[in-house]
Amino acid sequence: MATIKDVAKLAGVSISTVSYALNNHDKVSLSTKKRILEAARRLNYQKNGIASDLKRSSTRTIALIVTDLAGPHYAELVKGIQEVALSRGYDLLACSSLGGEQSTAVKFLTEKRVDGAIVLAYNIPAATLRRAAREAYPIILLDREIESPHTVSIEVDNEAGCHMATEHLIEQGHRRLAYVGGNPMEPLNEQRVSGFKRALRQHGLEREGQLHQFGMFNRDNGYAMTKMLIAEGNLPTGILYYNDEMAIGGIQAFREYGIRVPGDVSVIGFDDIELAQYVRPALTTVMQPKYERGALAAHLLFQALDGKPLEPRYRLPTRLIVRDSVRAPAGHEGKVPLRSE
Amino acid sequence: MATIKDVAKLAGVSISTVSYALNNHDKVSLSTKKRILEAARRLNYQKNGIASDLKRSSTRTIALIVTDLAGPHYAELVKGIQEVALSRGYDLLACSSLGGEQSTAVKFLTEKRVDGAIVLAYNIPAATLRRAAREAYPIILLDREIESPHTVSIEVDNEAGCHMATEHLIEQGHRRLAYVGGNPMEPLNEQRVSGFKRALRQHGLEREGQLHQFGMFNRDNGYAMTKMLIAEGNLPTGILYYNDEMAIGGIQAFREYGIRVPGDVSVIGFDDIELAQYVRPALTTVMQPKYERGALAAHLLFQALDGKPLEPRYRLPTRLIVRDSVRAPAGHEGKVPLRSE
DNA sequence: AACCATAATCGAAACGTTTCAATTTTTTAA
DNA sequence: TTAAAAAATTGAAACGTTTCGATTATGGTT
Repeated sequence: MATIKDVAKLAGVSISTVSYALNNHDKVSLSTKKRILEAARRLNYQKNGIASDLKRSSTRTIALIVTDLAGPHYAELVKGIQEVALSRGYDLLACSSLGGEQSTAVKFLTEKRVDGAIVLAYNIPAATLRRAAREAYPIILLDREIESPHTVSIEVDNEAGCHMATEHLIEQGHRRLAYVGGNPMEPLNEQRVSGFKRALRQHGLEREGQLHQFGMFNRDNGYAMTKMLIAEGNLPTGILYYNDEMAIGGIQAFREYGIRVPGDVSVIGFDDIELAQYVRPALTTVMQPKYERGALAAHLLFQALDGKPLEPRYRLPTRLIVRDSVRAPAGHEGKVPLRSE
Repeated sequence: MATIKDVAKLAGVSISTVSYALNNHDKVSLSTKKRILEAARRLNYQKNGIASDLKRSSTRTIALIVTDLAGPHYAELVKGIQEVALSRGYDLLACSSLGGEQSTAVKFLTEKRVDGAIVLAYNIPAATLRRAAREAYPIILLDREIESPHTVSIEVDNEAGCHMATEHLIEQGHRRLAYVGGNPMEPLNEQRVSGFKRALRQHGLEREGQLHQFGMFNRDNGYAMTKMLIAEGNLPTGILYYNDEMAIGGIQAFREYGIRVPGDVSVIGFDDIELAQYVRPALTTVMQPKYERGALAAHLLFQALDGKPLEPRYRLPTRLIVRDSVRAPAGHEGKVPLRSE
């Protein structure tokens, strides 16, 4: 591969002049610039970006780190990040943390291959993130919080979202409620449970609420846990799932048992993924502001890169999206007035 | 940030020894290695990956280039690529060609920031790809073909897929058929049309086939074009759409006009995206082997990197997935024997 | 004690750029 | 003409690694 040296030789000029010419510094005369460009073209010269980055000690690139590139990655979120990055003239790379400490993500986090990162992955240890985050290397964390001066967290108001969803069920007349989630140690899960519980408490329904927390947060586990719920008998009339994926898995399980949603049991999800509106019945769910989340993340990253001081924590509101998976339980037609205690 | 130099100084040892120690060459004695590791830990040393890549002149990284990171990104395809890359100890990066010649994608393609690339993007000019592809920098193209010695194309058998889909409609008794696609100049579109036309020809139905090709290949345009089709009157009974997205847009349009699918008109898509099975009616479609495509792409990329000679072109088979969006037209109940001419 | 083989360490060049400061060339002004 | 100013060009250092070949230290054999 031709290097800048070869171009210099062919154009009969020094290396530095070639560099200036290629980078459009106006120091170099028009005639030599033309000569250099022609030489570069003839040699099919392409600059080595790595060498360039090394010298400049900046990559003008940020990374979006996700657990799995093949996973669901909220198109709207990416769009928000993408647009902000583009407008700042930065490049955006996506990579995954699959593989743990050997993963591409960790490599990029620690080896200064990018100028900053937005992280949406739970499987990267806090210690790794703390070690990677530096003054000149800010990290924006989505749905996650760690103790570190160079890190900013953006969270959605999970507690309030689940509280709102639960109240919606109660308002429709549901009294026997359940929350179905995954591993109870996950902070996100905890927050969601807590919103659920607070609503129950406020309406004097603690004793009627069931909590089912176990395993992963995906469709398969939603399906499996719902089957267990059915097998146990004593089915609640309203269920709040940790997220849409689990809810969709749950609906599938109900269908297989001939239990009608929302006729026999009402279901609410969380996230408002694209599928939620296509699934039958269309899923009532708690919406996260996806685009805004991405845009905010990217915006904050650049603020940090500019050396501006930031809050350590931002919280975004949620909204209830009412579709067709919730209905008043049998014998409870019509809205029931809320009664706080 | 601490560099290898600082570590060397603290450990009281030369730079080269530090490098050897950190890279686990067995040249260095256990005691000094321990001393060096301890010094590195104390300084919170992290190697500069860019400098390392520059010296090694290899990145052990490949890129997946897509038109839009926020676009639909066939999870299964990515999974195939990811698994093969991981098994070879390579890193995988995803970036987009949004922004044309200034895009991250083009930068990565031309500036040797990765060792090779898999490209699933139509908006990168063939000239750019040809210029970027070199002996030591292979490029695998998905759904696209260009004339170049260092480039390999993987295509799905679009022609056969559409032929099969069209025959399925004919077999069910449909006689008045239409193809709805986008910009007729796109090679993919051409291939699909051609399969459609061949089936019509074989069954003596050329004259009953309509072709509607215009605009983009997304849901919105599927919706818009279907509305035009309806407005024109003379509705066909069976429609083959360029892809699932357009078909889903089309079904939406039919619904708004009270035209039943598949009662009044049958619809087939192409791709078998995840949504296809969730949409109502569930979409009959032509499936592409997604995971296999990704795995093959990555596999071929590594073959090329190993210097093995490759076919310039691979073609993958498709399969018809029968769901609920096709039914025999009114007055044509029961299967109609195919009759070739 | 002298020698040799092996192990451990080191110095320096290289990777391909960018950019500062110095030098050379050209232009302008007197 | 010549001096000064401006414009164009250049050499060299630097970015932070890796790695070759050379050097020094360590043991093992006679």
